[in-house]
Amino acid sequence: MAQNNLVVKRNELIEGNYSLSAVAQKVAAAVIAKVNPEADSLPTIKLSAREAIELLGISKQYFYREMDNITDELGRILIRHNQLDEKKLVKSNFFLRSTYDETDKSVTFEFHPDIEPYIRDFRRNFTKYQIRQIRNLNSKYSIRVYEVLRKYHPIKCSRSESYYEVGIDEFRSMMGIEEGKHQRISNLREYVLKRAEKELTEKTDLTFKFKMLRKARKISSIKFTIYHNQRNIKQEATNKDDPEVLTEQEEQLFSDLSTLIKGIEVKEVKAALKFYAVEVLQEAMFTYFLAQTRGRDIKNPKSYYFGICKKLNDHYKPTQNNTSSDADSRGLAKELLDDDWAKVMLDEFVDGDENIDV
DNA sequence: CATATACTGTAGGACTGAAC
DNA sequence: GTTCAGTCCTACAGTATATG
Repeated sequence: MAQNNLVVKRNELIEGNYSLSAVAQKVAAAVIAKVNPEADSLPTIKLSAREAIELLGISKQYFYREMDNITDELGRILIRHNQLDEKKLVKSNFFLRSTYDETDKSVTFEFHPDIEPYIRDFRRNFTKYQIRQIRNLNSKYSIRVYEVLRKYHPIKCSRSESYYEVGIDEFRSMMGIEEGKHQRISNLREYVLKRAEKELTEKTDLTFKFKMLRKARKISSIKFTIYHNQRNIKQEATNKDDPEVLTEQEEQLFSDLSTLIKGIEVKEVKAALKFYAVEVLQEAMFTYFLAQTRGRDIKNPKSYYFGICKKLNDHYKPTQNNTSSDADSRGLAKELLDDDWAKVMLDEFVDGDENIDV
């Protein structure tokens, strides 16, 4: 069995006989990125079709057709870990169960209880930032290369370049290259390394050069020189208005909103941010959540949510114009969290004020 | 002389848009 | 939401030639 590192984190994650396709890797990254590291219990992660399509950059048809295969693939991811006495090596499935819901076209993933101790580490490895970076990579090897090199040249690294040397066999294993594939160095170079070099340079915030080193005649290792890809980092800064490109804050907001409100779109979040402060959108989520937990039947989630935003916004304007902003904002927060106040807000909506446009 | 490199061909898989 | 037809891509392998 090939033991292939998916994340370069203490060899904890391995795969079964199969290496993951590019799309399956993106789905795994998206699912793990949605895990809240602060949560007490193991989360169940729901990925809607719309969300998957936007996050992963695939077509609707492809999602519907391939979701079955993708969940199969993800079901084969194994995690290798030591149990209590450190003497037993245990292999557990990463995902306990994945469910495709026909009615709302979403896939729900449940993690295996064994992996609970690692979930925060995974969350750190599969940041949302990475998802944006790997979204447009077509080759599964490019995604792996990005993950590996990112480890040796972190996003916030102040060095302009980093070095990483790896043995050929270890590299094959890290890439999830199965026995017998890409046996020729020429093929490995062309279809794994050069393709990754080209794709990362064109599409991500990381770029690299590589050199193959020999022992006698035989190529024994690869030396990478890794750089920040200034070209794409600069581009990102100027892409604020591009509906496809999100800042970290927008992405967080979108991610939180999608778990709460079915079918919310990136462009809607972008538009809302032009009208309302982030705090208003966040507090509206809280109010929405309260309403939901109290069993309110929300017929049109989006309108209801944006309705709350509008109300909140109007409610706050007078206080915002006051002088001491720090004390005010604390007051606002307290007021927002105050149960009685929320009740008032909710009562206002009970009579069906749901058709407010943004 | 073992192995790498360069170039070329190809089967079948991955993926898409358009039409149902 | 599915099917279909078509394109593009991946993962090789054959051959010739270069090189340590």
